[in-house]
Amino acid sequence: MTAATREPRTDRGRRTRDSLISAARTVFERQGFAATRMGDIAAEAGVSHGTVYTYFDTKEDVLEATLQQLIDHLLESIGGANLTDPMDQIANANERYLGAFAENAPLLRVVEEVSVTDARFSAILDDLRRSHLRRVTAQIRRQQREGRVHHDLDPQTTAAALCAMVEGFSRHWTAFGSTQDPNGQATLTLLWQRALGLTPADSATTTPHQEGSDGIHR
Amino acid sequence: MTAATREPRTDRGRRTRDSLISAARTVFERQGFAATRMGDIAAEAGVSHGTVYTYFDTKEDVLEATLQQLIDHLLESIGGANLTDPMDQIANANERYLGAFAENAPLLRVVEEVSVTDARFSAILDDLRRSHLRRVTAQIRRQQREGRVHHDLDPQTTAAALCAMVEGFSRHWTAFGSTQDPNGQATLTLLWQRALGLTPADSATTTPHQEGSDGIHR
Amino acid sequence: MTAATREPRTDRGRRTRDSLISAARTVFERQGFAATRMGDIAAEAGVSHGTVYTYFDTKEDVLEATLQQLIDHLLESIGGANLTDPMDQIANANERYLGAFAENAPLLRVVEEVSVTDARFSAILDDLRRSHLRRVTAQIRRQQREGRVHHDLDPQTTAAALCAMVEGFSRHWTAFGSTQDPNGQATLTLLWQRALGLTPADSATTTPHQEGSDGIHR
Amino acid sequence: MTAATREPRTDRGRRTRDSLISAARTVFERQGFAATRMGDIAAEAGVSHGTVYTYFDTKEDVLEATLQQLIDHLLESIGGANLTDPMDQIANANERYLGAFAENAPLLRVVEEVSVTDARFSAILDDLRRSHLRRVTAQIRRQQREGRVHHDLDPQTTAAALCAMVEGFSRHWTAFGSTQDPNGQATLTLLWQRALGLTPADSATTTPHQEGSDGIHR
DNA sequence: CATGAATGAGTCTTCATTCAT
DNA sequence: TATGAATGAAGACTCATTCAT
Repeated sequence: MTAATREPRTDRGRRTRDSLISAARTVFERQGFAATRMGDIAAEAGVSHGTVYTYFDTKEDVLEATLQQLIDHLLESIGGANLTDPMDQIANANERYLGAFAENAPLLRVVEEVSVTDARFSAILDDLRRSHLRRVTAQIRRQQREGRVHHDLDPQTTAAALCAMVEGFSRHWTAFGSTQDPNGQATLTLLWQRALGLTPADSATTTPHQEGSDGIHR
Repeated sequence: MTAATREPRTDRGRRTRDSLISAARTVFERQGFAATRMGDIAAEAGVSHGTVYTYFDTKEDVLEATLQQLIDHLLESIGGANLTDPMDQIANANERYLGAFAENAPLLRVVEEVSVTDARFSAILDDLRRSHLRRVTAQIRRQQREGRVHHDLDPQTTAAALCAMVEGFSRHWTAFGSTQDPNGQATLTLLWQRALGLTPADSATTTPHQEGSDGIHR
Repeated sequence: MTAATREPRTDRGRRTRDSLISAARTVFERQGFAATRMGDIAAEAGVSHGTVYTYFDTKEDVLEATLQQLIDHLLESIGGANLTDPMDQIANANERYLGAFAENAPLLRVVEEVSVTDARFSAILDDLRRSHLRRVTAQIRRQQREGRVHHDLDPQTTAAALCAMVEGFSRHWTAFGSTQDPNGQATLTLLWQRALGLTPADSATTTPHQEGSDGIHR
Repeated sequence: MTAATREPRTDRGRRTRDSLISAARTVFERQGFAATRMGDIAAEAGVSHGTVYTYFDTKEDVLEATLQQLIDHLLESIGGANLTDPMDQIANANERYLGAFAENAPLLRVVEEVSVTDARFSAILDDLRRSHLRRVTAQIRRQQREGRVHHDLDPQTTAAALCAMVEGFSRHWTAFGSTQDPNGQATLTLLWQRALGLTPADSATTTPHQEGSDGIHR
């Protein structure tokens, strides 16, 4: 979109471009950005070396197009998340995030590889995080106003921390749990709720954590 | 562990090698790994091009030596953390971590840049995380046994999530807060404690979160 | 056998590759292997530096391709040699050998230069010699059976010595004779025949060397 | 001698220089010239890198000194050869040559490696061969005058061929025979004598090859 | 559009040689 | 003399990008 990309004019062209992006993702995830040669992408897509340049001006542009597609999917899968909703919606949101991030973590790592050197990509990642951060911050603020979240938490810092938790967990720690801890998502949700002191919507007027169902001392 | 590195045999050599590592850190943090040329490191250290190769075989080896030094410092600053101790020690531990990570985040990002392509570095980072994870997991388990942490939390998953929170926060979100949110550390500690349901040592027999002092509705 | 070489897919490519091999031979013969830079070959072929790497991975591979072509020609020019035939065929064989070797001696010297360090090339040269040795050994054995060659000569050792004589003569000594001794070939043939005690086919049943026509005391 | 070599002034110096030459020979024979680094020689001699330059100006000079030592030994072992003497002295000469060459072949190959590029060494080898050639030529001429060698052989060409036979045999073919054919020397001598038509000293007036003792048809 | 050959700037890396101690 | 650190010229090789067909 932003990238210097030549849009295909024929159907055959569109097909070629799509398979290039798909191939690029495969190769980037396998080899990282630096170790990927344009020829690798072409080979993976089954086209000639020079064909890549029919659609993309630089290797960075290929990555950007690939990333753009990822982001489209990402926003789509997360977009539905109704962050306005009460407590049990956190579970839903986290589930989506975890799924989406886990699925895309490999390519995102590649983008981070490049973003160390290339400001273009660090900006994209920043935007992504920032917009998410903004929404989570707003949600926390609202919940504080509704008296369902601790007031002594700075909304933005808290949002940053919780977002970091979910993103970071999906990136690294997932791999450590014995074959993808199936409780990962549930645990994250629990931690998120308890960290905020979040209470169910109907008990909004009650002090949080009064319930004995928190598993301590049974 | 010790990279393919030629140890200096004289004092002059040691000095040169040290200044190379120091220069390397500066340049790597400024330019990232891919964009750094061996000549840049040499220039920054004020030595000739070939001198770098007197002590290091490859650019990767330079990074590894630089990383090794970082890790030594890191373990040192964190090593003192007495994770066995009660609730208010979490604050201490987080403070250290946040400080240490924030300080080293730039170089660590560079290491992650490389680790996408180079298994040697992903292994080092994995080890680092794993050993930290192990300690935090053990701590949580102990606290659960002492009845001061929710029993429904899987220790390892929880540890992974909290570690991710601290690491991730120090890496990215820090940059977002206006000039390093001074409450960052305090907030992280609060979140950590509440997420676990952690109670003060002396109230171990009490159900956590009974106190009204958590800032909600006063 | 076929070196790590990328085969051209178009005619233009084939032409370029051929001219590279031809240029390589020229340059190798002029400068030797060590003193030849890839750029020299490219310049001689009138192409750019990197073009060499379109067809060859390393400088060694260029030499191997060049050598392969030499060997093909060599076997071709020698292939016709009917080593089964009687005495006067030795002359024919030697003539061919001498011609072929003299023509290719410069490049072969280069190959020997490299083969001191690179086992790949010493193997090729060994094979070449071995296969020649095998044929000459078989010929001598046959001639012994036919009673036309001294029986007290070990066939293999004898073959090795005579091959060495021809090869070595064509390599070094040629240069010593005033402008390529025109009698070189005739002399070699004489020596070869007399060393074996070889008799003409029709006098096979006669003891060799009975004829007074050998130029001694007339 | 001719080489730019700094003669040692102390005993310790002489010892160091000698061990350097000895080490150089070992390493050159193992790795060839191009693949040998000055450091390898130093390491093999157990001295420091820079020490080599106390005695030699360049790597070529090291080789030349090594070669000089070889030549001294070579001439010594061959020097005694009395080429003036009759037929059975050929055996003696060949024996010496074969022994001397076989023993020194590895280093000589290295010298040939360099001589492709470096005229200094090709001149040395040429001189070596030329002086040998001169003596053999003179011997053959004398023997022709004495009527003990075929008159139809050009002395110089013949000498070149026979020298090539001995040198080449000792270089390559030796390796092919099953563990150094013990008859190699005897066979070479036979071939040499018969090729020339050489007759025993006392039968100088007789036509050569009249004897039935040549193993053919018994 | 697709192809694949050609280009050449860019770097790493080597190592003979020099030099301060 | 010996040491080992420093130098820097030299060259192989890579690969993104261009271009003729």
